[in-house]
Amino acid sequence: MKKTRVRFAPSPTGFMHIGNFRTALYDYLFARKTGGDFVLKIEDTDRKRFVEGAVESLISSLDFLGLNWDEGVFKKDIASEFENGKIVDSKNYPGIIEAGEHGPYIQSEKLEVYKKHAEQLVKDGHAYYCFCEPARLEEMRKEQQAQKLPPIYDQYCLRNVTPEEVNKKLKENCPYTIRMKISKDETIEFEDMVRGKVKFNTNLVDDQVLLKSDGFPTYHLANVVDDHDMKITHVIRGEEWLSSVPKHLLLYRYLGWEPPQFAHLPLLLNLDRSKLSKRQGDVAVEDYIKKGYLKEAIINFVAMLGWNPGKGETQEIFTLEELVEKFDFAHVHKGGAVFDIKKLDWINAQWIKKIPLDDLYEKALPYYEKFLQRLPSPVRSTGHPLPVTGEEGKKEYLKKVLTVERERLTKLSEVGESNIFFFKDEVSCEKDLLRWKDMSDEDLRGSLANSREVLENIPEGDWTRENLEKSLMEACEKHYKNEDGKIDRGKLLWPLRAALTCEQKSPSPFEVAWVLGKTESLKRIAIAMEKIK
RNA sequence: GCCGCCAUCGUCUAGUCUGGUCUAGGACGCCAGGUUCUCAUCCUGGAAAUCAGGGGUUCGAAUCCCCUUGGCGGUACCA
Repeated sequence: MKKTRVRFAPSPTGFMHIGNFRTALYDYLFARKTGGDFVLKIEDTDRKRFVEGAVESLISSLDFLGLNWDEGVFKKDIASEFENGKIVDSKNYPGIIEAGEHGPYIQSEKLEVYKKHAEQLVKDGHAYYCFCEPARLEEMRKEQQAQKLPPIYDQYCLRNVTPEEVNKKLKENCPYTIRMKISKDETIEFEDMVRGKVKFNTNLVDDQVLLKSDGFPTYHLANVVDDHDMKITHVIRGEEWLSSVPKHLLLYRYLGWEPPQFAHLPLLLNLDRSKLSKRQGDVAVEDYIKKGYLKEAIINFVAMLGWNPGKGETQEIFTLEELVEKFDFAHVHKGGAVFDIKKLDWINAQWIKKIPLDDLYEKALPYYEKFLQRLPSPVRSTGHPLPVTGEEGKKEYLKKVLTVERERLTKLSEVGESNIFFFKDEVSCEKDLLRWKDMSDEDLRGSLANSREVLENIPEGDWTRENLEKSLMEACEKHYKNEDGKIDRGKLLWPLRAALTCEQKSPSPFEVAWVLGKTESLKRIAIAMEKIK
């Protein structure tokens, strides 16, 4: 059996769209699943929509998300990984290289190839020169629409321009396009990997322009030529291409090539079921990364939009490796899928709890830095808003904060949102916040004194969450056991927690005290006790 | 308009090919309860789909066939 080869072929018109990314993901999953090759090529035949820097940005996004490709377009800095393959510098994009035996992998760098094939098609009678001007075409279409006919090129140049005239116009450098001559009265039928049998009648297929007057090919020509040149076996793309398949199939036939298999993926939709668009939220993968969604979560979520492992599988959280193992086209859905950010949030929260602390710390650090920069400075005697000194101390401290915060994070951008761990030389909060139910001031002071005593008796070296919880719980039992044997823990824990955080809601006093450390914790208790004099 | 694709809880979906075990299962979200010093986590439970509608076929249809409706895509010298 032939080795499978798939390709991801974005256009450099901006950032990576989430829908595009899903296509890339399925490409990757299918390639890895079948032990095939994954190729990245660039479709830059539309100079009007070209965006400077988009090629680099597309590559960075794919890279960041960890979908490794085997061949095609790369950033220069990884050239060394391809010692055994053919590598060339991109002609049109500095800093970009092309690695592999089937290049160029950038369409603007193989214009002559497309032109050659287009001219061959003309010679073989499958295409013809067209000198019609845009204005005439537009008028023609308007008229057809008025008569409720399908808007299709009327073959004016095929019927009315003689070969002699063609040659003459060509010599005079008249602008021209090359159009495909669609054979009529035919039913084109093919088997789509997700949709099954699909049929089209060629009478409704337009004589598509293959070569534009600026010398660039259209998508249809370039795509077919590339996929053949690059020996692509499976074309995986969005549903918007489904109705172009007959054109492509006919091209393969006219060129004498074997067509690949097709898989047309369902569209991603907005909440109102229209095609996913910018107006209703972010559509660039970058936006989600910036907001603090983990790549693991983005991959996990996007994979499940339009695909599922089937067979009553109830697992929801999958690693990339697991997805590779389970992926198949039989379970790709046919209907469009709404991009529901609530579910992404949940999946992200799951991943934040799941990945190793050190990994999470690396990813969260930029968000902490940003947060710390926003705090007023100098904040305290240590010179920064943490009750520790030095870079190591800071790292250790932030990791503790993260340990506590990760349980309640949806996105990394929320890190530090409650600033109880960072501030401020003086903790100042209302007396009433310290009060548990209807405790008297005296009891309140007693409670904090009890806590203080417990904390004072824990040596620095034993300052762990476990010890704190154990000692504090013992104190609860000792001081606040009612006649009926029930322990009113709130009497000890609430004032303590309030004293440490000055917040209505926060993590437990054990966790907070553990992060803050002995000195800072005792300091905050002392400040609170001042309040209830 | 024309061509094509699609259609199960609000959302993602299982089940459809190989009709019965589906008075339709899971997850998110929502609601209630539990754990609990607060919040979050976590656990338990609940509401939520006459399987778009109608007609067949069949002893039996979410599953097969036809029609209707709705949604979406395409209809460019854009991809």
